[in-house]
Order: sequence, then C-alpha cells, then structure tokens
Amino acid sequence: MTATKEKIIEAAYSCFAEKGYIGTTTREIAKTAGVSEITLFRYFRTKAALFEAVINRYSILSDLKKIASENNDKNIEETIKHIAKRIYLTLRKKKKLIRIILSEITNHPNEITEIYNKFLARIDSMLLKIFEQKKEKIELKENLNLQLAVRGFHCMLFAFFQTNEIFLKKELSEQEIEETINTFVNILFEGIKKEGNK
Amino acid sequence: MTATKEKIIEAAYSCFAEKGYIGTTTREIAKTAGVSEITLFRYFRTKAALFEAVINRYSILSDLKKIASENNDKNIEETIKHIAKRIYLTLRKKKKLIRIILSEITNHPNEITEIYNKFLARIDSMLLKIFEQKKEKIELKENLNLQLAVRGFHCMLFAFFQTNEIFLKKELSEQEIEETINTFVNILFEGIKKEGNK
DNA sequence: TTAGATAGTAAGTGCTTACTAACAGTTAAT
DNA sequence: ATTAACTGTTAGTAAGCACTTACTATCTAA
Repeated sequence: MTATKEKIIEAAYSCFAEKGYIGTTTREIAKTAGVSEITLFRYFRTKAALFEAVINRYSILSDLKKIASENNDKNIEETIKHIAKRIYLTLRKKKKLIRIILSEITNHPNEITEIYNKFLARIDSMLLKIFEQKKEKIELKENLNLQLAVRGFHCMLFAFFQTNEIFLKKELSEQEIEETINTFVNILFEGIKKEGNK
Repeated sequence: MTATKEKIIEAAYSCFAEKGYIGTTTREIAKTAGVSEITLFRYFRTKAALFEAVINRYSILSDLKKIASENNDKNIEETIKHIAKRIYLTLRKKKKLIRIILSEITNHPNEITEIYNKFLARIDSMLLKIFEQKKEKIELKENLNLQLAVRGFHCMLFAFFQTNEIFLKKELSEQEIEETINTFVNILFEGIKKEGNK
C-alpha cells in the first residue's frame, strides 16, 4: 500500500462520510487527497472499488476484537462499564464509518447489511462471554432472556451515541460519557426503582 | 390537495426511502406515481420542494402527539409498556421516514437535524410526563438521573427497531415485540439481577 | 357549446459526472 | 545516463439528470 493510495482512501472516507457516496464526486476526493483525478483512477478502477477499499480499511471489527481480547479481573458491573466505555470511544473513533453505514443502507444495502450483521454479532458475543465467564459471581432473574437484555443494553449505548454524536453533532466529554454509562449499567443491573420497594 | 399531488408525494416517499434522495430520479418518481414527469414539475417546482413536501406529509410528530394524549389509568410499568409498544408500532408505520432520516443526514443535515430534535424532545417529554404524573406511586433511586434513564430507555427501543426492521429487514411479530418490550421495561424498573442479591 | 383546468407527448437544453486518451514531467535505482 | 515507476495536465466522451418548451388531449362546469 503506497502512501498515495492510502491518502486517496482516507480522503474518500472523509468525503463519503460527509456527503454520502453518490453526493461525493471523484474530483472532490482527488482534490481532498491532493492528487489528480487520474491518479485516483489508476489506483481504483471505479468509484465503487474505492468505496469497497474504504469499507475494508476502516472496519470497526478489529477494534471490537481487540476490546474483547482484553482480560478483565474486576467484578462484572465494572467490567461491563469498562467495555461499554471502550465501545463508545471506538464508535466515536469510527464515527465517519458509522455515518457511512447509516447513510448508505439505501445505496449499498448488501455491503452495509453484512457489516452491520458482523458488528452486531461481535458485540452480542463479547457481552455474553462476560456473563458466561462471571456467571458464578451473579445471580440473574430466573425468567430473564439474557440475549435480549444484552442486545437491549448495547442498543441503548449505540442509539445514545448516534443521537448525540451523529445527529446532534455534540461530542460528549469524558465525564458525560462516564455518567451516562454508569447510569445505563446501573439500570441494566439494578433498575431505576429504589431497593426494597419491589 | 388533489389526488394527483398526493400520489406524487406518496411515490416520492417510497422512492426516497428505497434509494435515497440523490439516488432517486424524478422520472422514477413520476413513473411510480403513474403520472408524467412534467405533471410532477407542475406540482413541485423542484425536486427539493418535493422532498420537503414528503417530509411534512409523513411527519411522525403527530403520531407521537396522539400517543402522548391518550390517558393511562394503569400502573406505571404497564403504562410505559403500553406506550413503548405504541412507539414501536409507530416507528414501523413510519419506517420509510426513518430510513429517509438515517440516509439523508449527509444530504439534508439541517432539515434532518431539526426533525430529529423534535422527535427526541417529544419522546423525552412524553415519558417524563408519565413519571411526573405517577411520581407518588413509585420511589426512584436517590442518585438517579431520570432524564438520562428515560433517554436511555427510548434509545434502547429505537436502536432495537432500527437494527431489526431497518438493517436486518426483519419484521417482528406482535409476540416478539411484546416479549422485547417486557424485557426492556423490566430492566428499566428492576434490572437483571435477582432480587435480594443486591 | 365553450372555457378553464388538468393531464400527456415528444423533444430538447444545459449541466454534471464517472471515466479515458495522449502526452509530458519527476524521481529513484541501477 | 538510463530506465521504470509514478504522477500530472489537458482535453474530451458518453451518459444521466433536473427541468423546460411547445403543443395536444381530456374532462368538467356553466
């Protein structure tokens, strides 16, 4: 991978995130990358091929894999809090990719659905694994559908990210992120009702 | 509003949801509506004007207003469950609008942000109002940030909808929806831990 | 019967866009 | 110094698109 090629992919990544795939011209990408348009086409035969390269280059899966591989010796609540924060920060780091995923369901449904599926599966399994590892340390409600609960939890996190950082363009501070995650994790484990009132 | 105009708006709504604003041609919309292209332009001077008409015609705010106005005599858990289900079904009814909102952040950021803001504010306030009305019937944890909890709850619902119905194209059955909402509401109030283990 | 509103056909304008052809300049390794 | 790899300039092609012009057909109400 030459530096030029990398520059082009990076420029395309930014442009696609900002204006969408169709809304971005190859001329624009070339200009952003600081190369001529024909250089772009020498590296990528078509705009679609460039799109694919962008998607592969900026995959979020490796980030998630890394998070999943970190071992946690804390108790389960703290572990989940820590992972939730890591996920949130990863989403932010890959904010442009998330924008592309959201805006390209219409134009690249197959590619996007595939990515989204893998993304989902990985987060699901990462969280479920934690519960599996620490199952002796926590007693769950008997009638609980854990898969659904876990799915709901990261949906909460994802939509919260999406709302703030994508739609409202508001970058939360470290402190706000932590408060949010504490609240969400407390809800997951304890709910909002005061103890003893159940 | 003539029948022809209505037909055009409806066709545009479907096309925009399916292929995005830029990805849809006016010819395509006209064909879907069963009118000639020039008729389309007689009613809407520009494609952008048509887009605006679509957004106004298929607003989700009135649906939410209606849900909020229904009075609920049940206890708070049941009320929230009921409202959550109504919201989910409303999202599904307006699935095309949600697709448009997601995919047009890049092309119509201002309009979309405005819509999203109102949507958020309305759901927030609808849920907070319930808690306000029934505050004597429930004792919440002292250190709880209720606004954040409420926001987290409908984020959970929204992202769950988005995941299934938009990305995975899977239409949940009534039963699945109810199981999901029961799980989510139980988590909100009680958490996943077994009682007495806290 | 007539007038006005509504719809259609057909052709076309002007612009943008992905992608190409042909040629020339630059750099680095041998 | 020469070659090979890489990059740039300039111009252009073919297609698609939003939107227009000019004219015609249909229908309803008075």
